[in-house]
Order: sequence, then structure tokens, then C-alpha cells
Amino acid sequence: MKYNFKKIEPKWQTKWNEAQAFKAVDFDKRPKWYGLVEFPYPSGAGMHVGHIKAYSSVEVLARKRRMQGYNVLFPMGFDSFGLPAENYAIKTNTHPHLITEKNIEHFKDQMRQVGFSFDWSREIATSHADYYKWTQWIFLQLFDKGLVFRAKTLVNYCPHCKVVLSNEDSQGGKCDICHSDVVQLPKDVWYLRITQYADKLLNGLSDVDYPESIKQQQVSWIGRSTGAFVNFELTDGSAEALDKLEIYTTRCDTLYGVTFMVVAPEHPALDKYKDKITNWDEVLKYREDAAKKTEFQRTQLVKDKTGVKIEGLKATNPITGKQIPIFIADYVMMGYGTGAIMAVPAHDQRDYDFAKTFGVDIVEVIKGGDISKEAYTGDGEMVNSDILNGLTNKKDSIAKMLTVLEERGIGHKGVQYKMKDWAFNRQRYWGEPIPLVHCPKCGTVGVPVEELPLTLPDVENFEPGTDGQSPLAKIDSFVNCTCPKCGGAAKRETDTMPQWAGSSWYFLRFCDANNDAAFADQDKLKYWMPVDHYNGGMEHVTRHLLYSRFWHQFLYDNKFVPTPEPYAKRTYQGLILGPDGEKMSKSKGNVIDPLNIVDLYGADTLRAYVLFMSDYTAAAPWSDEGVRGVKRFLDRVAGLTDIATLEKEDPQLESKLHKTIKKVTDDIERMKFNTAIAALMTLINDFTKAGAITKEDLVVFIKLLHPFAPHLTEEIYEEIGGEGLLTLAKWPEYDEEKTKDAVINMGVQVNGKVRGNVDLPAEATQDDAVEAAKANPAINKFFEGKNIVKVIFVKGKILNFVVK
RNA sequence: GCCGCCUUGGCGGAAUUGGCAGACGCACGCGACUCAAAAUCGCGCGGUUUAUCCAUGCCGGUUCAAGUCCGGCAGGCGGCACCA
Repeated sequence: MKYNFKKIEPKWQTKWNEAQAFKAVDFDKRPKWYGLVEFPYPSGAGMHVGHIKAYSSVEVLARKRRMQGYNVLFPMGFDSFGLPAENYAIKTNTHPHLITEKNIEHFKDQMRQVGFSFDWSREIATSHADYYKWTQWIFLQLFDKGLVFRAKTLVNYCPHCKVVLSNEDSQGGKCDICHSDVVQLPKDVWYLRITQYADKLLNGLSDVDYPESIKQQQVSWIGRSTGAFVNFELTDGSAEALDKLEIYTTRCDTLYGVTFMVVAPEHPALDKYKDKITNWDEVLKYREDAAKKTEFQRTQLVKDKTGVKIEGLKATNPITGKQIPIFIADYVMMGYGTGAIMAVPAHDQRDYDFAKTFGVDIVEVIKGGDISKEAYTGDGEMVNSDILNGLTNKKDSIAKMLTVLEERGIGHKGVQYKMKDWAFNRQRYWGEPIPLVHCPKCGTVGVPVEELPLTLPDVENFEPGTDGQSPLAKIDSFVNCTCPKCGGAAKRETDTMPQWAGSSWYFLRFCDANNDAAFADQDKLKYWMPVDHYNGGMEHVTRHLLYSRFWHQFLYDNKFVPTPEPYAKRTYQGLILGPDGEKMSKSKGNVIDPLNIVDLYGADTLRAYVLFMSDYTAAAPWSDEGVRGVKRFLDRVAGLTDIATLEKEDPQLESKLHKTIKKVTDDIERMKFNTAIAALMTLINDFTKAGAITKEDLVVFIKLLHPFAPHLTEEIYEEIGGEGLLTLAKWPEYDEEKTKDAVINMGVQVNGKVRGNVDLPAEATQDDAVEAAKANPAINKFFEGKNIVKVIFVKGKILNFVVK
């Protein structure tokens, strides 16, 4: 058969569509399987080869599952709110809605051309009002349960995008959208209390099948640490203490080594006692300088510590009773712990560096290092520590100190997380309006559920205000409303939700995409959830993957969803690099357009190539020669129709066929797509050598290849008179007996080195093997003048003689 | 600095539980077909010799046997990062 991909690809795409071959059936009796890939942001650039690779894995699994008799849900939608569309809208003065719809159509067209088996009847878009109605509804549930709060704190702010960013969106001190430096500003913003779910997010990881690397990354992002909160008394020198200054420490057992305290530049105690501080001007200047630094600058200058001693105030070490100085320094962060620390210069390098610069005492309390040179952070015997002296185990000394602190009411055990609450509002237009109303009498009130969706109004100008206000703030008809509680005049919240809101629950909507009475029907959720297999990018591990687990756990706690975790299994794909081995980027000019590959070689070649090119999780460079290699393989597959002339099965070939069924079946499950395709290449080499095969051989072959190259295999199936659609046919099964060889070629070693081979029946015993090996001159010459002292025989694997 | 992962031919990679290292593909070389080229097909392809050694980043260990397990070192990738 001649392989005319240009003709056959659209043909089968139409036939699958007409047959509704990929439609998931609610409540069907077949076992369900829910496969999910991260839905894309519909950018103007269209699909990237990375999208193709990300979708192809679950696509192959989904197609195999259908053939194995599962009721498969493999949906697709669009994460269509976001900044790029809005920025483009500002530039071209077009409504982001129009741009987004156009891009969605473009993406869908491309996805169809590649032949993905999505169930389009469940398509969603997060920017559609019938979808974001329920995003707003979930937000109101969070609000009702006290998980939404407003606070004025230091926030991450991107001056370029003019938005407040969450901690997750400003990793490494860079804006996630434009990569410019983030600054810290005090701002009044909405937060979601994700930290309340920190332990649940942590513990839930033990119940899901995620790769260890993903679990590790989430664990370190959550950053749970156990320690103690300790109160130091603040004094101006008079007999009465002014106040308490609380610190957090993981090493409360080093309290005897505390020689000073440091507070963050923004610490509120400074303002409270500014009258007592005699060098207030100096302190204020330091604080202002710190505020000007970007997050990057503030965290990079590690060695040279800066700070100012606070004159007029001192602290009392609660365990020694000694008065110690207090400093303000920007190496202490307001966002972690209490924004104040007890400094133990002998055993913390940062405190050590600071003490050396400012000439503060350094007192050793753990033996083992040389504190004249550097801080000692290892373990050792406690010294200079009164009640702890002599203890050598960190656990014991911390436990003992904790008991003392609690007895004396100085401090208590505590837990801290690096993860912070989720800054949840954006001062932008193209997002879900936050459904809250500010009433002068009632405070903040949620929009009544009956009034949802709170639709995004049309505006003239999408530009964010220089005053940090959302474009929505300029629309009086939107802003002015009545309070749902008292009926009085009130004003709407004008900020919108962040990019990650819509994607935090979209997998639930796919279970029941067109419901307008609920976000999804409970019975349908019970039927489909959890997602059995979710594939996506590593870059979402501490954003989308964390946020969506949080929302889902919240919904579970409030009995809105049937499972505690949303995703039973998560996998990720490795990056496709440019042909030059560098990350693909427009500026480097090394971007591969997948639709160009479809045009040149066909969708089947593209699909098979991205899975064959490397291990699925590994980053690997694109190779045009490699693509042509896969195309050559598919050309040879098309040619198989010409040699499918044999009437009777060749037993040798039959054994190879069954081995390949086993290997391909297993390899797809293990996501080892490259070796699954390699096994099919090996089989076709065997077919070619044999010269002729049976029609049954060919049917098995195209079934195994079908998930990778669905169009070509359907065409072959039709050509040889197959009934119905191949995509609905049954996955081949193998006979374990037929995968076993009757004769095994076994390696024979002498002293661990391979010296020859012997052919043996599969059931051969050790004696048979030894006899055969001794008869082989290539092997027995190594026995000359030596004694065989030991024989190791592993059936079917190896025979090893130890000689002396 | 801390945590995690990786290192195999000219290249991408295989080796699922410790059992014949280099499957499969690419590139390359030779040959067939062709006036010629492309395409296609066939053969070869870690190094070294001519049957022997050396080869899975480097050094050491465990084992009859190590790419695989253990210890140390080097290089690379990813994540976090003045986190108290």
C-alpha cells in the first residue's frame, strides 16, 4: 500500500468524529478510566511541539485503554484567562474575548490535525461565564469558610506587569510572566489561606502515585519545620519590661549562646517604640534603603551583613536574664517566623558574620568546631549551658529546653512553613471578577449565589491604572451596587482572580461540563473521580499542582467532591530542545512548528517521533533526521500489506509476535514509549526478513501501533478488509507460553568473563548445561590445567565456572 | 549553601529483579539499482588486536558475576535559598 498521509489523515479524523468514537459515557458499566493532560493557555502562537509531547503520552494510554474495553474520559479545554491576551488587547485595542476565541479555534483545529482522541463534547474554557460562574461559586465557599482574608502585608509586586504576585508566581525573585525583578511593597490584598492546608497537602502525598521528584519539590516548597516560639522581654533600661518580642527558632537548645537579637526592617515593634529609640533617624533610613532593594538584591548579598543597632532598647535573654542588644537587619525576613530572631553567632553562619561585622560576643554552646574561624553548625556536647551541659544528642537537648520553656511560660513548641498564603487578586481586566461587595455598614459581603455569574463588564480601555487599580474600577455601573445584606449603597471589589484560579478545579468540570445547576453532578463525580492519570509539566509542580490539590482538599472537607486527592497518578514529560541542544526560543530561532512537521511528514510521524526520540521524562534535542527515520518506519509499515500473503503461521514468527505484544503492552503502561516503538521496529525487521506474513500477523501489528500512528493503521485495516473501526477493535492479547523460547542461547562465563555460548533447551538442567559447555572447545580450553571449584547456574540466564 | 536527579559509541538512547553492555533509530562507510542523483534495498559500524585484552565520568569496595549495590571524588541538570 502506498502511504498518502495527506489524504488519509483528514479522512479518518472525520470518520472518528462521525462515529463519536471518543465519547465518554457517564455511568457506563465498563470500568472507567480518566486520563488528563494540562489544558493549554490558547496563545496566539498556536501549538508548540512541547504540547504534542505532553498530550501524546496520555493519548497513547487512552487509545490503548479504549481498545482494552475501558470507558475512557480524555477531555480537553482551554485555560483562557490571562495576561498575554490582555497585553495583546491593549496593544491592538481589540477585546481580549475576541482574541481568545480566535486562538481557541486555532488550537482546536491544530489538535484535530494531529488526531488527538479528545472528547470534544466536554470542552470548556475558563473565560466563559458558564464556567467561571462556578469558579466564583467555589471562591464564595472558601469565603464562607473563612479561607479568604484581606491583609496589608509586604507583597511581591511586579512593576512591569503592574500586578501583585503570589509567592509561587515570583519564585527566585522574578515575575513569572515577564521575568523582571519583583519588589516588595506593603499592600492591602486578598489571600487564600492555603497554609491552613499545609499539613494536608504534605500528608496527602503519601496516598498518591507521583514521581519522587515531584513529591520532593512540593515537600520543600511547603517547607515544614518544627521548632519553638520564645518570648524575649523588651526593655528601655527601666525596671518594668515594655513588651515581649517573640522569635521562632529550630534550635531552642542554643538559648545560652544568644548574644543579640535581630528584627526585620519592617518589624512593627520598631514603630511602636520609636519614641524610645534614640537613633530613630538612622533606623528609618536603613528601613527605607531595604525597601528599595529588589527581592533578588536582598537575598543575594550573603556575606557582607548590613544592619543598624537599635539604641535605647534592649532585650532580656529569658533563660540567662542577661541584657542583649537588638539590631535591625535585612537578613531577617518579615515573611518567615515572627520577623525577629535570636542570634546564636557561634552556631549560625549568618549570625556569625553579623557578629564579626558589628563586634558582638560569640559564645560557644556546642563543642566540636573552632568558633574563632567560623560558626559550628554540627552536633556535639552542650557546654556553657547550665541545665543542658553534658547532653550530646540534639533531640534530647531540644526536648529538655522545650520543657523548661513551657514550665516557665517563656515559650512553646511550634511549627512553621515556608509556604505562604496565596495572594489571590490581580489588578487586571482579563480574569474572573472577585464576587465580593464592600458595604460601609456590613463590611465585606459575598455576592449571593443566585446572582452568579458576576460577569466581566465591557470596558473601553484594558490598561491597568497607574494607581494600582484594576480597569474595572473605572466602570461606575459595575462598581456601584447595593449591599446584598442591608440593601444599602455599596461598592464591588474590582480586582480579578489570578491566572491559576480557573485551572484549580477544571478536572471536576470535565465530569459534567454542561451542568448549570452545580459545578458538577455528585453522582458523575463519584463515577469519574479521581483522575487516574494526569500528565503535565514540571514547571507546574509548585503552582497549579499545589493550588488544585488545595482547592480539591477544601471541597472534599466540605463534602463537595468524593475523593480526598484529585489525581491518583501524576507524570511529567521532558523538554524538547531545539536541534542545537538549547531550549527552544523565538530569539534563538530554533523553534520547531509541529504543524510544519504534520505538513511535511504527517501527524502519525510527528506523534510517533516525539515519543520515540528519547526517554519520555528526559530532555532531548529535536532531530530532523530522527523524524525522517520514523517516517521511513511508517512507510515500511504501509508496505506490509504487500507481503501479508502467507496462509499458515510460521511458529518462529509467532513467538516473536507474542513477545512483542507483551513488550508493547507493558512498555506503554510504564510510559516507555521509545522502547515500545523500538520493539515494533524490531518486529517489522523480522517480518521483512521472513519475506511473508499472515494477515493475522499484520492485524496484530497495526493494533499495537495504532495508539502511536492511528491514521495509517486505520487505513491499513480498511485496506485489508477489517470490520468496523480499528480504534474500537480489541487490543491484542499474548499467550505467555508462546513468548517463551524452546531453545535458549546461554552465555557461559569462566571466572566471570564470557567465553562462549551454548544452545540449550529451555528446560535444561545445570548438568545439561555443564555438559554442553565442557564439549565446547572455545570454553573448555580455559579449563586446561585448572580445577573447577564452583559452578553457578541461573536457569535461562547464565552459567559461570569458577576455576583455579 | 541545602535537597533531588543524572553521567553508557560520532549522536538520541536500550539493558524491567545484580546474570552475554550497546536493542532500536540517526549519522557514517561499502555495495546493488540508476546515464546520474535522490529514494529504496543489502552488508558493515565501541576501541584494539586477529581471537587477545580494554571499554558504562574517576578512585576504591562487596560479589562467582556490577551500567545496576556500597563508600569517596569530579562534572552536569533541576528545585529551594540570609527560612532562623
